[in-house]
Amino acid sequence: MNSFTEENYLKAIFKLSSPDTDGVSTNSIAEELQTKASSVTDMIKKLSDKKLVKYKKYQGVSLTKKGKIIAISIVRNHRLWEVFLVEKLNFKWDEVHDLAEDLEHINSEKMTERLDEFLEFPKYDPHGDPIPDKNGNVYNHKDVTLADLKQNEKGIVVGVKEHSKSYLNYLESINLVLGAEIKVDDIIDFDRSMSASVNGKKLVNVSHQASKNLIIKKL
Amino acid sequence: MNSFTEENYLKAIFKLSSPDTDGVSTNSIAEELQTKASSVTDMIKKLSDKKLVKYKKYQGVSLTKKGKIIAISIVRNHRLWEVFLVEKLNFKWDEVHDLAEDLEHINSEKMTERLDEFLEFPKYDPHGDPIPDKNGNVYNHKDVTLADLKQNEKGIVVGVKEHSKSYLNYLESINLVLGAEIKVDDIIDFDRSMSASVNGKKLVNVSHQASKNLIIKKL
DNA sequence: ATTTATTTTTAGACTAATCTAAAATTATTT
DNA sequence: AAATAATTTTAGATTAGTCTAAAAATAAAT
Ligand SMILES: [Mn+2]
Ligand SMILES: [Mn+2]
Ligand SMILES: [Mn+2]
Ligand SMILES: [Mn+2]
Repeated sequence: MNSFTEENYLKAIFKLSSPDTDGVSTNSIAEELQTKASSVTDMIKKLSDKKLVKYKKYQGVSLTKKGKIIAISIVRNHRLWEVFLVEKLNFKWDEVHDLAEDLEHINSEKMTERLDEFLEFPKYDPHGDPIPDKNGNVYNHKDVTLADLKQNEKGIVVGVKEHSKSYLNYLESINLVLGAEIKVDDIIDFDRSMSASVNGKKLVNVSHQASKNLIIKKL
Repeated sequence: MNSFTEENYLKAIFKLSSPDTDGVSTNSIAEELQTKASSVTDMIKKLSDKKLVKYKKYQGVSLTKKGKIIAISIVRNHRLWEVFLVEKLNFKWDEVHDLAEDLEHINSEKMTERLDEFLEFPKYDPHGDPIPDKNGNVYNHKDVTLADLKQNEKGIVVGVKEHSKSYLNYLESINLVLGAEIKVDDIIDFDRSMSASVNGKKLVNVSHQASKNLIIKKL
């Protein structure tokens, strides 16, 4: 079928695609996959031959229907495995991404559906990312971050936009985990940092860098 | 670390090694891995450079301590994942091998140990093969097969030597699954086929081809 | 509208793993 | 012990994926 490498390219293109812009740039894919633009061009040609992407020289790429289906099924796999690792094997949310990067490429529709069932059809992964259903429908969060809240506004933490271990560890240390209620007490004009209270109780200080990566559902 | 391919070679050499004979032949590895002898020679050299096998030209190979540890950990992984697929995801014993071939290469000691714990430290996989413990100790079954039983002797099915879907399916259809009690009623001299009863009840006919691949604990 | 900068593609080389065909070695027969 | 057969290794090619450096195309600045 498709190699791990091809699958990673499809996933990257999917991640970088957005409804408004039409083509994903070679450089952005190279950046995402930590590789060189020339390598990306080569692979794009290959995926284009396989009808998994639409490609016109110098004009960027986009996924075909076929390519998108594959990309989404990989994302589905990735997120289901992350749930498994956290819920069943007691991993922490900052430990599961790399393992899921490998597990996601084991392609078995049967295994995926059984896993989904075993996990009782979770809607979100440990980072709050939505798990595509078996028909490939994904329902993304509205993109409101803590940084968008104004003074005295409240919200619930529903996800993160940044998945690094250091960020996730930090969030956990100040109890800003999924489901936490946060209220903005004050915003410092100078650096846009916030002082906020979590679950009504404590007072924490959060940099703009941190607040803009925390996805919030407004209350 | 080591590539999937290297790991598969180590596993093959481990499987083909036996306490009595000292070197595994190039051809037998090629046969096991469905590849050509020349490819095997190339890979052996590479593994030798990495000190994972001992190799002298034309004299066959054997695993070093380092190589053996890796091979056993892959086998451990393989068999634990097979248990997971059968016990937790309700796969049948004939459906899990190929998936485990992929899952076994995801190397995370932490995941393996957590999985082992989650599965409540199983001793055997769905085919009766022993699961190496975390220190690499493997306790193999004594190699008695149904074909070794004489008339009127009884035994318990504890494993299979052949893992093909067709064989496993066939065994299941005549209730010769792990734990079944079998009694040899009659042996036909001509083709060494047997008529036998399973769990005291039924009467089945088993070819020599089938009986010699069924591992038995004598009663 | 040119010039300059940035992005993207091509050309050519490299590594891992594989193969076929030929050569070298070891094993088996006569 | 020589001849033949079987096994194993080498030589040389191939494919996937990657890289650097140079060329081509597009975008931005003057
Ligand atoms: Mn992830
Ligand atoms: Mn995630
Ligand atoms: Mn197996
Ligand atoms: Mn097994």
